[in-house]
Amino acid sequence: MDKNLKRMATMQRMQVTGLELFYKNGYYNTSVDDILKELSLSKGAFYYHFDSKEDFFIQIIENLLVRKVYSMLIEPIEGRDNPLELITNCFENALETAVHNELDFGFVLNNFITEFNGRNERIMKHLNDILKIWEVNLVSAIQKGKFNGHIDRHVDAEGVALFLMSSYLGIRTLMAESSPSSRKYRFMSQLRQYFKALEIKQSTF
Amino acid sequence: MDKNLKRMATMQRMQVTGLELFYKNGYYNTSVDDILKELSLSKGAFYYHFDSKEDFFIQIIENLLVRKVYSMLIEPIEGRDNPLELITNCFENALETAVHNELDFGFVLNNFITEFNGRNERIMKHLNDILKIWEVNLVSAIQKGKFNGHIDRHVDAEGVALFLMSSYLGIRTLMAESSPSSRKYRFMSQLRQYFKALEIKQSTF
DNA sequence: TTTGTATAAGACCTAACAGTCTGTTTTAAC
DNA sequence: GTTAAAACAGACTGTTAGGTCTTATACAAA
Repeated sequence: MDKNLKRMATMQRMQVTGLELFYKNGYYNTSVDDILKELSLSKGAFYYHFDSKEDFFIQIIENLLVRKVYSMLIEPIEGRDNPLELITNCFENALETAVHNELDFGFVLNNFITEFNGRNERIMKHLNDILKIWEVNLVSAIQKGKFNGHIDRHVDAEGVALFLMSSYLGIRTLMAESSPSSRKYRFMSQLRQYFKALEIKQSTF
Repeated sequence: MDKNLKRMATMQRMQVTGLELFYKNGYYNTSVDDILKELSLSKGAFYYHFDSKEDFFIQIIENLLVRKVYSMLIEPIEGRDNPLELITNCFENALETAVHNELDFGFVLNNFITEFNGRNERIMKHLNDILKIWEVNLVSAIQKGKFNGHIDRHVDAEGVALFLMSSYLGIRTLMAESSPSSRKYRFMSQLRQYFKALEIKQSTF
């Protein structure tokens, strides 16, 4: 068991810095040696623990990405309160970490999806699973809001979820490009505008 | 002059298939040889016309990308009509070409920005220029709409432009991933919802 | 202390890629 | 038809990358 612990620890170390570098330079633009150099480890160590670079990456998705997306983008919107408020706060927080150049896993997702789309089906399958989970949870949050009287009942929950995911992925691309802080602010204002159109009123369809 | 024409023609051929492959497989994942093989041309031909792969790519941006973005995303929103309608139609058309798997240059932009962000400043500069042009034109269209009474005067034009760009880049990522047609439909519905919140009324702020 | 296994080191292999260089063909001018 | 420059062919180089293989060390059990 002690052995197993040590094994897990080094694998974890590799995965964490692996994700960092993959995020910073892209998957195809990051070599296994780059990661090993960062950790002062050797090829032998790497291929002792992992079958291939691709396998390594998939384990990163399963062990790090999935959980982080859960804690940053899914758990915060679970609850009985007004989902529009929950989502607003959730995005606010996620984008705030993004402003400070920390790993924001919504963006990591966007990066990787763009990189692997149409190029690596196996990896895309795993990334799509994460997106799907996010989507499902957004939809159910919105439906809950319709049921609880926070959201107009004519609203298309799937549509709203899609729109939210779209705008989030997009703003992260644009925030990475320049003036993240002011863009975050502007984005959040517009998100609130959009949410107004979803609140209960007669004219909404 | 005749010579110059032939020169331009082969350069054009190279650029067109270059863009296609760069779009499909990514820049770093497409070799110069891949492009040449597609055209049955040789290294000699390539490096006779271009200084380097990077140079080649920048010429593609300037000659193909910029113009296409103009014709697809900018010119359609120039005019005296209601900008919200113009933008709706513009997005509708752009996303429709996207559904049919043609090159949609808004998405190309998103792909490349993601690929080069923080990795190649020189190329990013050129891509950012295109984004900036798009943004500026969106902003001025919206301001025109405020002036002409189509849009509430309290609306933040820069914010709306940013939100539109975000959502567009994002939906293109998601459309590339799966069920583009239905996603396009859902997205456009929500866009119209959002636009409702921007139309003239007292409660809007 | 010995022994066996888990963990790691690093030399090595092969493929791919950006870019160079020398030589050949095509083309236009005279 | 000769000539010179433009346009292209393709072998070659230096480097980098993913992955393999043999060997060395750490460490627990006996």
